Amino acid sequence: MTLPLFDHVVCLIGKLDFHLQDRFTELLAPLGLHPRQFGMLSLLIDRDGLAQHQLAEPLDVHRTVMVGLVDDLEQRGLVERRRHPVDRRAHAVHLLPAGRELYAQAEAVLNKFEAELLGGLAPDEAKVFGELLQRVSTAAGLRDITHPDLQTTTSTKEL
Amino acid sequence: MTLPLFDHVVCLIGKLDFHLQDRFTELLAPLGLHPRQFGMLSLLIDRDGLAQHQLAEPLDVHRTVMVGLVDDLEQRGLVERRRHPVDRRAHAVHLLPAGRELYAQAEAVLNKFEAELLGGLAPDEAKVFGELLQRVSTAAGLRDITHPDLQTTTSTKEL
DNA sequence: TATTGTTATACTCTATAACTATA
DNA sequence: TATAGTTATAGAGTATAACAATA
Repeated sequence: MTLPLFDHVVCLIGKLDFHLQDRFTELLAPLGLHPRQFGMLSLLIDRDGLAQHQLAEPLDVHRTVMVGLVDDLEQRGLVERRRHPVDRRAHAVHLLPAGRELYAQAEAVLNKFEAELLGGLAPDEAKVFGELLQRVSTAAGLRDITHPDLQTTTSTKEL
Repeated sequence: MTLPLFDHVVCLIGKLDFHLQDRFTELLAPLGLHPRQFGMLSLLIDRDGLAQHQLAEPLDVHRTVMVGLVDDLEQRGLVERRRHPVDRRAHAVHLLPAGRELYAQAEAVLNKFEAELLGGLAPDEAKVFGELLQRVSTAAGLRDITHPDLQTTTSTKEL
């Protein structure tokens, strides 16, 4: 009794993602975080001091939007803008201790959410699911989802 | 070298869907269709004469938005509003021949797109991928993605 | 000449409320 | 009293252009 509409993987993913983002937004709200800000903190955890445009790109937001996202987190003492070591036009965004702490809380929330989501799958099925998603993402042209500065950079030029 | 951000299934699906919807929108544009209108035609192909609110729900749009979507397709001679057989408040939306024809074209475009997308997977992997997506969707509370009128209806009451 | 961050403006999209005709 | 469709209005979100500083 499945709707033919959802025989299409694209539609199925669309519907699922719509719901997931909705739910994720609700779960993050008590922490005062938007999903994009979670993504931002996550990027910084992995590589502190990225410039705003380096954060904007993987998050699929325009640089004009990034300004407000950073403003918000900075005013709350979660991140800090510092002088960029090699490009004086850019602002290096650095995590502050409160930011790391809040991220840990947010990630715990997300982990619990994902555990529920994948709870119906056997452990190896969940693993396969993740791997297939990765492979399809690559096939879709999502550049292997690697660091911006690991893609084209040769040395410290873009860092 | 994967970003930790995308170790999270929710983020991975979000990123993938963002790109997929973008691409799908581009592919449909030459046909003058928005993804939602494609979804609408798809629902009608399967069950002609649904009321506007029955189309709105599975497409995750508000009934005020549905008005414009139907208006557009009706003005182009793709669908038609008729009197609803059992509820005089409602409008039954019916496909016209041109609508069926355009849908066939759109579905061909989507099929090609999906073939490319899943081209890197072996046939059985693609099948598993679809099944896992379905199961996760169900776990996420997406009500098995069945027809609105097959969920709670007992007879012709809501038809 | 191009790019980073910033601001302001315009545009799109969506959510809300209100109305009518029905149920 | 509640619901289907419609409309109008307001709010959120986004895109565009322009600017100063720097590459």
